[in-house]
Amino acid sequence: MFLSKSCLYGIRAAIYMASVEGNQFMSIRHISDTLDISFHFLTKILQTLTQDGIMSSYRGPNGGIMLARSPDAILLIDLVRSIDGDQIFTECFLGLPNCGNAVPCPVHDHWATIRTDIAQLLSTIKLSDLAARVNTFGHRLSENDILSSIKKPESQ
Amino acid sequence: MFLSKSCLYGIRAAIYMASVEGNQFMSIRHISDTLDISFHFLTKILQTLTQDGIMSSYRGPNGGIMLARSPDAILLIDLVRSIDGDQIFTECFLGLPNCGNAVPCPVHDHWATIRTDIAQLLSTIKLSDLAARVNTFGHRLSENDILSSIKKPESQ
DNA sequence: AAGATTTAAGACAACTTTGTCTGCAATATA
DNA sequence: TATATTGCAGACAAAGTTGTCTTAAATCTT
Repeated sequence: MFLSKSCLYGIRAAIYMASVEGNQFMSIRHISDTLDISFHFLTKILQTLTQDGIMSSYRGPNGGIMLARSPDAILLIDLVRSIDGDQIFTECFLGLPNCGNAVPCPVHDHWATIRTDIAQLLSTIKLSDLAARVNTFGHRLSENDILSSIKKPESQ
Repeated sequence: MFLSKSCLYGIRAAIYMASVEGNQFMSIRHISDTLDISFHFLTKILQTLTQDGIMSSYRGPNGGIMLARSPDAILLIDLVRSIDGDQIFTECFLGLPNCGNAVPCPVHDHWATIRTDIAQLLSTIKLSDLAARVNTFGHRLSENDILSSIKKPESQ
């Protein structure tokens, strides 16, 4: 698995939040129910995103969590970096420490290219793009396919 | 981490074996000592490669393990597929089951491209290529840098 | 045949990630 | 001020991965 489950959950939650019209506080419970993700686990992940300024939260009734800025201004790589760090964009393919241009492992050059491509790709994908695809094409965000079953109850 | 530690260890061991002149049985103990990998753990990993016909083993004194075919005929992707399976080459970026062309997740198309690139790359790299680089450039295979310190004791 | 060497196999421990539970802090509403 | 609702925080459990240890099986040497 390229990304940790924490990261996957965080991304899915962010896409869902961006896919809902009007950026308002939304309860984590609602998100975890909708996407079928453990509530407390998701809470911790969203805390990380909040601490990194990608989301903002508010306690109390009608509180919840919301995107701290426009989905246009949130890149997929921002979410990945916040949750999984940027190790995957820097570390050696063979997991060797201190692998770099000076003393590279045998796969170094090859992998560096791919790694850059991945970072490049994730840097071009905006949260708004992903959300738009969800809304337009009914893409799936949960294992239970709740979203698309809601949007397309007659299909399948 | 893109590949599991098991896979990293297996690849490093394979490269080392290919880098040594003459394809003879080599004891796992020697490999684990040289590359600073847990002996028993490495044994299990190499068992997998043996079961998949990539290596062959022989018990008893002067026994050990060797590449089952020429390093020319072993691709990096063979090692990865044997140890980590091909999930990483097929699974959804968001970890959703049943994600495919029919009902893709929002990242599906983008990731499919990268995934193919990675598989393509790993399919072009032969074990012999990697071993040649180790021998020619003194690339590192262990965290302790044993190989390059042996090959280049005066540098550093 | 006996003993040494080596891989094979499985039990088990340590560690990391993932998931659950409980209580606390902040906030709105009545 | 009391109560309900919500995120915050930490302890803890479950599961998966990684690493260790012991015994068995195969094989060579003597």
